[in-house]
Amino acid sequence: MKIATFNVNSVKARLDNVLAWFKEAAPDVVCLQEIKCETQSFPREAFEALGYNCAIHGQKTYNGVALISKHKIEDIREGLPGDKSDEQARYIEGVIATKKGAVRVASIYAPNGNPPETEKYPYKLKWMDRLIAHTKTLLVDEELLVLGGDYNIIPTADDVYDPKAWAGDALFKLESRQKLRRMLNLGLTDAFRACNAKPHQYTFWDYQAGAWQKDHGIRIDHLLLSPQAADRLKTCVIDQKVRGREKPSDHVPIWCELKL
DNA sequence: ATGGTTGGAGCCCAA
Repeated sequence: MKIATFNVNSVKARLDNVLAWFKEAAPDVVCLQEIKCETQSFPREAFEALGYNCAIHGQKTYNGVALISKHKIEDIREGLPGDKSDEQARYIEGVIATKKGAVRVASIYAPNGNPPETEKYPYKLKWMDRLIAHTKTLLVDEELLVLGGDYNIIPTADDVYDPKAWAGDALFKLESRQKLRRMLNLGLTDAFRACNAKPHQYTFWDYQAGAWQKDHGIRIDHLLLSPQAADRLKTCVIDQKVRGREKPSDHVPIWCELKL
């Protein structure tokens, strides 16, 4: 089973680009982030025409996540538990049911947190605490679990082109990296790092200042696997070529293959 | 190089 995560930076502005990638990559399941539309205006028919089912958690203007799957999506839950006053659409999970077995998959769009001296940074850290708490409850069930998404956290200095330039950024500050380490310390596996030792492999390049051309990237899109899923992990690949196409997202897809 | 670009809204915000 091929499971991907892709921050598309507006599904409507990116539709042709995203559909072209779906056709060539033929993923079983895709976690989308930053769809930037309300649930009812998601271009569901375009994905259904390719044989996919859609579970969508959107909002006006910002954020928005979705699960797109060739297989049936069951037990869909929208929104991250732990704060009923939080109206930002950043989390959806569901169980992908197949004849060979089931996988619970979440699409995660963690807060950016910049500028760090504003209320955005504590919101990021508290949101990660809620994700950690929710992940603990999921792990109790010992399912095949894939937490895919834009975590907006650079794990280590090997995952950024210039660690010094990013030292004060919310994506690389110590407290942020500690939150991701706490996720991993629950027993999750970073699928990309489990399969690829080579440093400086990125999933995001800014639109500004020729970042793509200079390979000034960061690795912030991750597939985190429960022990049961990690035992089935065959490979994990970043589709970097997508960033060089017409009207690209500033993120590229990353996918893993699990043997079911 | 304290710059630069993109998308969605609506005469700036978030990334």
